[in-house]
Amino acid sequence: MKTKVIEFERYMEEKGLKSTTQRDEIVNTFFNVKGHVSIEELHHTVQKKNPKIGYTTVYRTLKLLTESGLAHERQFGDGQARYEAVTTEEHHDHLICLKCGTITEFENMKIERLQEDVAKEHGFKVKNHKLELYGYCKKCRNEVK
Amino acid sequence: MKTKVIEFERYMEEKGLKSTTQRDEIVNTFFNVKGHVSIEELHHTVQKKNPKIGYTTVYRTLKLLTESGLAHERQFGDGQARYEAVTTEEHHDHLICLKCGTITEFENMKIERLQEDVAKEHGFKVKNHKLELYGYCKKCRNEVK
DNA sequence: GTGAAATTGAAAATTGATTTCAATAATAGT
DNA sequence: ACTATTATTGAAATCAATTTTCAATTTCAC
Ligand SMILES: [Mn+2]
Ligand SMILES: [Mn+2]
Ligand SMILES: [Zn+2]
Ligand SMILES: [Zn+2]
Repeated sequence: MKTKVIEFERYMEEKGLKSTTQRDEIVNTFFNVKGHVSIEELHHTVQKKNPKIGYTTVYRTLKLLTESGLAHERQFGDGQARYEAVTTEEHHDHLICLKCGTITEFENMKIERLQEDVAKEHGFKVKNHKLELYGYCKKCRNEVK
Repeated sequence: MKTKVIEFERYMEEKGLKSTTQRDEIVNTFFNVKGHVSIEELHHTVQKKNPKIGYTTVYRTLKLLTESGLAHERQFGDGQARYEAVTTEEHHDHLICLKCGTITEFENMKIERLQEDVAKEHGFKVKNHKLELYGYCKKCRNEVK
């Protein structure tokens, strides 16, 4: 997405950071890849375009994207961080298929409201939350016991 | 809890595993410690009773407890696994304080039901889920901006 | 008691994340 | 354009948590 790339350039500018071929290629690739991508996966994809780009630079660029608010880092149960482009301001939660790994997004305002109620009951101030449903997607549910 | 220890012994028996002093001490300590404990914390506690017990054995025993369904492994954002005794069959979710680390438990049937609704809408079969609210507890919320 | 089989724990290996550092590249000022 | 300053790169090193290895020890069925 072009506007996202421009927002990233603005963030770099404002932080006094330099523009480089590597960053451009990584950021462009990131915004053109759908879904929830690991560092390794993105590195692999980026290398098809430019085999000289190192893992570390992908790691650092994803960190910048996260700091700038243009990406979210997610931890689903598989041990490695995954990143997704922040498209709208809308929060969403996830359904994760234990068989094929497909990640589906959803929003449910009723749940969000009830979470706030729960927090209030405990005098707790919510900063962020994580709601993940693990199980089997439409495709896989028939193939598994 | 004595009944839990007996359930563990039954599981060991049924798996053809042997009973050892180390396992007994680790399991006993685990069921007498409240809350959500890391391997390192449990190891430290166990060592007060018996300094010869190694980290690895605590690790392996917690794994057995998890396999047997008597403990749950949890991942809150701090990078290390935490374990809690499964006391009732009741599921619960967590409030995690970002300042003092306190973990509070809650149950909310309305949320659970809505989760099922969401899953159904997507043809998804939920196996388990994770709902974590991160923020500041009653004690800490005033000390943080 | 004896012996096969399991357990222990220190050390080594693994994994994903993060840092280091010398070489390279970007850019502001001339 | 040239140069000096400063940031960036990426391979390798480090880190922290977890997991495996393996030789010595312990358990328990017979
Ligand atoms: Mn998402
Ligand atoms: Mn709990
Ligand atoms: Zn699936
Ligand atoms: Zn607190």
